[in-house]
Amino acid sequence: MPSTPQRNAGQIGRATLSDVAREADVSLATVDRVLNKRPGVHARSIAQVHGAVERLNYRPDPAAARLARPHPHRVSFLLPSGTNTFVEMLREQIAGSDGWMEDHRVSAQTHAVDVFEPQRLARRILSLRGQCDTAVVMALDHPLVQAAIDELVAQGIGVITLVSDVPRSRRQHFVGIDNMAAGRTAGTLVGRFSGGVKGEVGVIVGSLSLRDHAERSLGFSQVMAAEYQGLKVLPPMEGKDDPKLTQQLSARLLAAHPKLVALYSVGAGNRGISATLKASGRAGKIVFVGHELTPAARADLLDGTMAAVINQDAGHEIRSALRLAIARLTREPVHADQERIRIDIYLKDNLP
Amino acid sequence: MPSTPQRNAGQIGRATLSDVAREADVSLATVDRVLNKRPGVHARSIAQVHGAVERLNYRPDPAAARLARPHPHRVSFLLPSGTNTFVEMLREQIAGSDGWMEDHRVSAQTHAVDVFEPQRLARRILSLRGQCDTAVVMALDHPLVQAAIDELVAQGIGVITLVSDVPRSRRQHFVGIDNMAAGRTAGTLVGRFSGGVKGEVGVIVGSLSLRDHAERSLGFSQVMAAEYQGLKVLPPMEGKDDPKLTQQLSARLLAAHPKLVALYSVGAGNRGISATLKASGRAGKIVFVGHELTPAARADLLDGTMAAVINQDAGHEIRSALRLAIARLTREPVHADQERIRIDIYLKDNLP
DNA sequence: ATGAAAGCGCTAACAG
DNA sequence: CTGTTAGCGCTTTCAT
Repeated sequence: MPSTPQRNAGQIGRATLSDVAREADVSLATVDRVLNKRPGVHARSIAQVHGAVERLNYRPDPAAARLARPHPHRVSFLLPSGTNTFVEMLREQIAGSDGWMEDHRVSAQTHAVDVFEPQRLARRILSLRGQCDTAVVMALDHPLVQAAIDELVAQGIGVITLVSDVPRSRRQHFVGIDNMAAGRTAGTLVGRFSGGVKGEVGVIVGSLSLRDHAERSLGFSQVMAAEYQGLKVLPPMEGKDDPKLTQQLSARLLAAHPKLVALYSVGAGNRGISATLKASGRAGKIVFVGHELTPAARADLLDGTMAAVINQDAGHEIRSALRLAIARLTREPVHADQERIRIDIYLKDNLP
Repeated sequence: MPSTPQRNAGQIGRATLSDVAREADVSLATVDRVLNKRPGVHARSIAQVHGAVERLNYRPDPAAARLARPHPHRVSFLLPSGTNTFVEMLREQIAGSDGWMEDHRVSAQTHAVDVFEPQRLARRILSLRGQCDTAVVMALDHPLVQAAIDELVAQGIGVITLVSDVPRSRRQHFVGIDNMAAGRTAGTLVGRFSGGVKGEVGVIVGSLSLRDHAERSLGFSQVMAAEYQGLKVLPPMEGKDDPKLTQQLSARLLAAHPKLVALYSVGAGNRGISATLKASGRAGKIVFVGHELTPAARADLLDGTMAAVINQDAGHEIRSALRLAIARLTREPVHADQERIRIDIYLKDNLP
């Protein structure tokens, strides 16, 4: 029988680092080295520590760790440049979390990048080496980008993809929604809201080369084909997430398809579509479903121009990314349930 | 100009309690007394401390506070006894939060009460005096209950109402959804999903004397009356949240109304309705909308028996109640955005 | 390769 | 009414 632990023989309170040190018969510092995977510890000591941790059921105390750490965790956000309202909302949420971040010893920096250019994006990602402990990236899924992410991870930097995933990379986590499922949700909404009428359904994406847009569009088409045969989905048009362009495209769509029953906007630039619908006098008659609860979308929901909005909660995403970032460095367990980003459906009646 | 602060003249780092003590020219202990509103401090000192806090922009460090506190915050949950699946989910979430609670020095206890008996409930609430720092109560809105809550608050115990509010009481917070809005949401869902057909809509509540059920029912009727005149809402039937009873009621409903287009279940006991619908062969033909994403509801959504489920996230509610409970004792600011419970809409496609 | 010791910012006895 | 002091559990120099 090893040395008698003075505490926690039977879970009186919670085992502390000192308990572990005593049980493992090494010093506090050594335990710390093992737990934080720092080099220069004898294999024997490592084993002893792990044994003790196991036996005492040790769990680090995040508050104590946070208090003792002199330097903050640096997390860098890489967000698309441009005027996308949803990205703007993400920015606001980051800014709004500063109090929380201060409390948790994390400091954030936000960088804007042109996401549509893989080379530039990859270079920007690589430039984060040594600049931060965790990188949170809203990225385009491209081999160059994937390689850059993997390189960062190899350097010991945590990488979290946000909103749009790079699934084959070695990123630590993806924070965002299942876009296939989101597209299917749009499909069911459009199908049921159209009430058995026969006709055509328009789809406007930002760009089919964006993974999330392609996935949503696919999920949507699947449901429509399988469950709403009376509705014919027209080939998607690319609006580049630009209100000007989406306005033109939707105007053309309405002109060409007088029997248009519904319109699914996969990406951004919904203001353009909304304008067209209102101008044509068919707002509220055509079932218009889109993504992201921006102030404009909220207004469109309230006046009946939009039938439903599918949303991912920007605040939740930012908080989740932040929690995951520090969880890695403090080896805290993550509560998967809390980190799952929901596919929110908003009607005019359940707006937050 | 008062004594020169050695730090934080210009926000170098963050002001600490010692900074405040120095600036206010009192001791650490006095600052603590003031901030924690403990008695026995001269008015002058109080003013000095408040001034210093203001000037230095002091914010307490929750991690340090949590670390220093020897006793855990005791929070008591008062939940309805019985076999309601949603309440069961709340229980599980409480149990599942134990790690988090340990990390934050809070200990929880859960008590079961017969919520339908105001006297008993009020007595149970009062019995919490001195037993805990915060009480989280899923209560019935009744004068006796309200008085009991107010009494607890007067004793310095924080009270949080959960799921069902007691709005005229002095409770610190309500954690739950806007049930009127939830009812309206159900209305829009039923209205649009019915696709312009004319007919009758059944409503089954648990009990109209439950505030949340009454509110949902009201919101539902409002929307139906205002926006879907082709659909006639039948008078609500009381199913006591009991599957046996709801099964009987719904069977009677189907028999009496062959033209029944939709069914809105306001409370619990949806399994009974589902069984009736399946037995009658009209599952999927009648638009069935209900509340709370239980395992049974999830299955009904997937097989098409239910068209939509309106949910309040049990995990979110428990975490929120817990955060609010400790926020009061550590005077941390609450991030209203994060604590707002959403009215979730689930279709078969966006299940978590 | 390992240990001793000094805090992080706050709370709570315990003395005045 | 007010101040002094000893920790909470961990991280991190600095010695050894």
